[in-house]
Amino acid sequence: MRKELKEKIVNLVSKDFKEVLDLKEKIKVDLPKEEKHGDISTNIAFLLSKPLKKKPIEVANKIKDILEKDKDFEKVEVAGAGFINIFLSKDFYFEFLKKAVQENDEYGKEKEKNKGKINIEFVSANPTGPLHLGHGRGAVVGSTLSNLKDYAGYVVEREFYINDAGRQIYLLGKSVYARFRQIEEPDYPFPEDGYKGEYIKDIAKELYQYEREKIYSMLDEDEAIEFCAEYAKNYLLDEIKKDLKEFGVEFDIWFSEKSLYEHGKVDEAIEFLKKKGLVYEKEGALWLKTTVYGDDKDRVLIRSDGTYTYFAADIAYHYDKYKRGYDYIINVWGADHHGYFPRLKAAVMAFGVPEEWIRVIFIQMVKLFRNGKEVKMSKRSGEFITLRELINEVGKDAVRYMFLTKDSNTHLNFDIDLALKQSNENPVYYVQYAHARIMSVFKEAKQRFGFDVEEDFKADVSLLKEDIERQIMKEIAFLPDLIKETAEKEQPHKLTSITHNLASKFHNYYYHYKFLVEDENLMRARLFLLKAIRSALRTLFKLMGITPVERM
RNA sequence: GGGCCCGUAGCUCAGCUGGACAGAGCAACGGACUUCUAAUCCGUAGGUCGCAGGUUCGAAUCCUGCCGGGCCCA
Repeated sequence: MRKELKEKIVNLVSKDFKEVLDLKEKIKVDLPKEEKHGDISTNIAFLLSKPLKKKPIEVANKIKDILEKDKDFEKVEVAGAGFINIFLSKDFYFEFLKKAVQENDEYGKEKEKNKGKINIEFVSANPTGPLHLGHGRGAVVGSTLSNLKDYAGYVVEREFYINDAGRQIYLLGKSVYARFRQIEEPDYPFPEDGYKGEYIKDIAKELYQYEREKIYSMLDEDEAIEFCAEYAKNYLLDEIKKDLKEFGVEFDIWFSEKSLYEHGKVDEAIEFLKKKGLVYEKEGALWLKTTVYGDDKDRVLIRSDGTYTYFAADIAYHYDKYKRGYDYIINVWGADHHGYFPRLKAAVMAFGVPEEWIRVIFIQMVKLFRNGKEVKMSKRSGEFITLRELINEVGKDAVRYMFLTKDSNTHLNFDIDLALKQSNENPVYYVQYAHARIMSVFKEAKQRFGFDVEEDFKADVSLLKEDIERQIMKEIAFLPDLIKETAEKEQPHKLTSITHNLASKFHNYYYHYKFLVEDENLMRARLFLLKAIRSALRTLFKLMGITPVERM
């Protein structure tokens, strides 16, 4: 909507000052923080002052006269060194309230999916253990970003890449097999670099219960290990899927690394690159010329012993994505993988797509603190807090919200004591309480007056004359705009402050004014506004994957 | 040695495609429940935006250098 307002302003001003047309790119329409600075403000006078060779404030006054004639602009003021502050009319806002009430938890969502088709890959945890907090953060950021893009009009496919091939899985099998054997032979050696977590023993016990004979009858130990690996992998993948579902995270595609080998996709991708003349042999290995596309050095695809590198599989994986025809793809990765990006980007560019086709959002580390001390997490040592444990203690909503409050680019210190003990202090309750309070008012309206808010009813919004009411209307009117901006900038963490802001305005309103008043027209108007607030909150909650609770 | 990220109030962090006195939550202090839920509201206090230069009418925001913390690669 800001875009529309900017167009309007530029058009009006250009009638007298055609110079604005050259400055269009730089002109901004902002939402000022302070109420007295108007509903919207623009820097247009600062920009025009140069070509017109006049002081910003002089230009601003001329523009004020122009804009004031329009009926959508109730009042125009010049402030500071040359800011132009515009107050919008109430009718202008009313349309948005109606829309909010109608659209409920999808207020402002783009119905036409014409922004293109994109793929967002996230979590992609190795199926060698339960999800930990780092995965949780990636899951929240990835799923919320997907929701945002979907809201903004993209067709979004959410994808999980399963690393079900290679050394890690073999090690998993070896670990489980050792635990299995230890049930009868406590001295059976456990692999030095094996997975030490308790869950490995659980899996071994299950195998012992159901598959004991089968495993013992295998003559070749490697065969038994492979069997254990396959079993453990499926077991853990199921756990991961369950955890994610409980965490409000769904995927459209579960892509198996192993399937790439099984269907010859790795060779296919290498063949494709070979035809482009980007592959060569050196020292018995096969290399890809990633340096052509900005990488530090060329990378090995097939080692001299004939085995594929992980990189080769990843290229095949992205070649597959490339062929699926996305407008662009986003990978959500742990920040420790950032060194890997240049080579993958180079490989992808070798397919013939522009650099912007692949984007990566790096999630910085989650550091866990307990009793004021950092808990070092290591999957191998088995010492870590799982995502499931945290969800069980704190609740899905609180965890999602907490992970979302921080920019994924910054390190996140997670104080486990605080999260577990003082869950009441969690900011998520603040926003949920706002929703619960609205529901409570609606219930009371029905009990006291038999007034069913859920049915359509007439309301005269012009009766809403309080300052806070105006602020809320404005907030609601600009919300879809704000959400879409957040989607474009790919900064899901901003949703929490947007939500907090709206909730804060509501709580303020609630405390200072009564909704169920004697004047029925005023009551209707206020309930209508409340219904619009509820829609706005629900819309935000849905994007963040948080439950709109009815009572607290 | 090279690269990426971070350095804003006591703590955890927003703000950073330059703009109006730098914001929030928690913690601290003082007030507000006979009312639609006080998990709320109102107020007070707290900051050389790591340091130093530069660009600009204007820099927490852009550029350069340095310092400190984390991660990756060699």
